[in-house]
Amino acid sequence: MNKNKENKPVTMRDVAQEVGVSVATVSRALRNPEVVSEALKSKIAAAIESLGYLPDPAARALASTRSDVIAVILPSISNNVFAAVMDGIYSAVEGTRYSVQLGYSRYAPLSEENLIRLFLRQRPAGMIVTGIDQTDAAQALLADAGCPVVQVMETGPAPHDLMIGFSHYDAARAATAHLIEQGYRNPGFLGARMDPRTQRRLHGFRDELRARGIDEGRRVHTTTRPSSVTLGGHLLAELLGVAPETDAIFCINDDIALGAMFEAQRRNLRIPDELGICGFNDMEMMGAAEPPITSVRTFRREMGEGAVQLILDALAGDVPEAGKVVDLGFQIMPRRSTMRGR
Amino acid sequence: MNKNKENKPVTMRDVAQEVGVSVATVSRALRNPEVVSEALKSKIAAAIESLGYLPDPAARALASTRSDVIAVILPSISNNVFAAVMDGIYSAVEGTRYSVQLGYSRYAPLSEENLIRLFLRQRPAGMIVTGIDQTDAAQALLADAGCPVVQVMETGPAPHDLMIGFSHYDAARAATAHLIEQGYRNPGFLGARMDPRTQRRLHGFRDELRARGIDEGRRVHTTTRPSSVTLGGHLLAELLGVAPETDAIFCINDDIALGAMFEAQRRNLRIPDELGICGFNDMEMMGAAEPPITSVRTFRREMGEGAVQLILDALAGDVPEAGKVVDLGFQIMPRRSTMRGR
DNA sequence: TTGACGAATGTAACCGCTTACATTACCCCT
DNA sequence: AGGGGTAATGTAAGCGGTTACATTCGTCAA
Repeated sequence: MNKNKENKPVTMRDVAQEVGVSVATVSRALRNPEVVSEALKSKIAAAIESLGYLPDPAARALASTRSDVIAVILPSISNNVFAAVMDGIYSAVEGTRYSVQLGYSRYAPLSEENLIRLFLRQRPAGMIVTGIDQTDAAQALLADAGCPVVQVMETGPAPHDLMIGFSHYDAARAATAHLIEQGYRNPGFLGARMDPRTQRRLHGFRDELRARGIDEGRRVHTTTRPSSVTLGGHLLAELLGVAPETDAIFCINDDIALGAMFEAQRRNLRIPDELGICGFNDMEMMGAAEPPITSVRTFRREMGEGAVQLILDALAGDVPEAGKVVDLGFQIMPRRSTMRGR
Repeated sequence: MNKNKENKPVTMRDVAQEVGVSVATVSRALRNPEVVSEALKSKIAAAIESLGYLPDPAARALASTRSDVIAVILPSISNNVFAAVMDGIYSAVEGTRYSVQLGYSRYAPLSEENLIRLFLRQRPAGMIVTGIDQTDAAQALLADAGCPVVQVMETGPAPHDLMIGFSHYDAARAATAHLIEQGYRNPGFLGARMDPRTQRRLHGFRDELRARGIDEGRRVHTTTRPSSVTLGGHLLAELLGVAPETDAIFCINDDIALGAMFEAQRRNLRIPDELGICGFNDMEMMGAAEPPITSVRTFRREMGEGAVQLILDALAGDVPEAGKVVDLGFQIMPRRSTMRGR
């Protein structure tokens, strides 16, 4: 029953009439309960319940020049990594009065900028953007967004406002170190998409090799094509073509790693003895594969939840904790695919 | 430059003043271009451009009692299947004046009902819901939603309004038939989650066996747990425990199939000779696996795109095509994992 | 010439809610 | 008893658009 006789939605006025008070009082009962008497509050609550009143978000946003939406901009939908972040975001928002407005930039900074501009028109309660590689114009927009802004998926020295993520560079170095410590002497790199985040991982890979005095040779193989399991197989095949000495691969993500593993099996390469494989993100399948595949665990769901929490805190917070950076870290998950022993 | 001197957003009034016309004219230039003179239209467009005006969606929604959002309710984020549908939805919406409002029901009909109620408050331009298993209350809500409603992921005899999908029952029967035609005599069924859609697939599996005079024995193994690759392995292990005669499995989705494949490899079962494996949905990895895994291809992206298109058409359409059902069908993708030959 | 008419634009009410400010009703003090 | 507070509620002005209706103006037929 959220329509009245004329089949029009129940408005706040209907509730006010039912109780015999002014709309202002009903509005206050909802937004500022502490200034309304207990007696009225319970009558109003009862009327809301019996009439099935639900506030009109547009009217609320217009009148208060502030909407209850948290705007989220991610690069991609189909990428599981972001799905997990979304999952965290949604579950953190659930039960609060906020809702999520989602936009996809398709990895295009310009389209991200437009989305930011568009979303800002809604005067969102908060904003979550991916990474730190916004255009200058986008940076400027975020700078006076008028709401808490969280950058997710990375950590860095100069957050706009809030930030939660981990260091792709450090994670890649750690993974590379793991390979080397397992005795692999000629590790290669398989990269796809190669957006700024992936670039930082490549950077970490290279620096770690350099630090250990290992020449990367021709073993860094990347493409700008979007990643897929199939692509992982192709990349490995190509890499082995130009650099047959490769004895291990650090893959930019788990799809690539899985595809590379299948390709290795097709070639009857023994994993981990002849080829070590390490993925990135540690999706659920990595531990279930045969052999189980080493990966770098990242806390994607937690990133989403944490981002929302940062916004909620900033919104509630008497002390706005601007400039806060949360480093969720990462965790190398060593599995059979790199367990060569020495 | 979408803020004026006082750092307030540029409103329609600013545009009107710039051009020297009333706000009404600006509004009409945007909503009803055909009633405004060419001269004014171009001056208004220029002013909008130079001022960087962007309409306030809340004000628009409030005044027109109609918002430009298409509300979408899906059961889950993390499930790749729905990510693909979303992908289609977003890409079809891109470039139109509509935006997407997304909600997740977590497979809970009650929470779906609440979402529908909530979203309807926004007077959406259209609504996309998953499947046909809404609660009675939800059905009632949809019945007078006041906007086009599309049910996706299924086909069925009695759509609410619009519908686009395929028959899970038919697809499962076809997959089962494929297994039998490949010479498997004791096919089993591995199911997870077991929501209504999955139930219909199980139904198809059973009916096909019955039609062929094959006893299912104890080879139907299901759980309500959410599916995962790991679970696929467990399910196969359990199934083989109670029904060692199983020579093929029809898996409720590709994750389960992949997990089962890994488990089979762990047990040194020869695929496809000793065990045939068929998945469902035909995600990208299936063709890349080693061996490649047979699956039932479904048109998920197309479902999302099609759903939006149906709404757009209904919105534009002078002739509302209510009751339209689009069957996108499915396609068996036979691969090595079931190629036993005779 | 004049009045009817249609096209183009303006006027103003309204969408449903928020909120600054005004009002009312007590309560407590002096 | 009268005055100053304070807490609770009402009044009304927006928020930024949309749209029914009014107005203006040029065109054209009688």
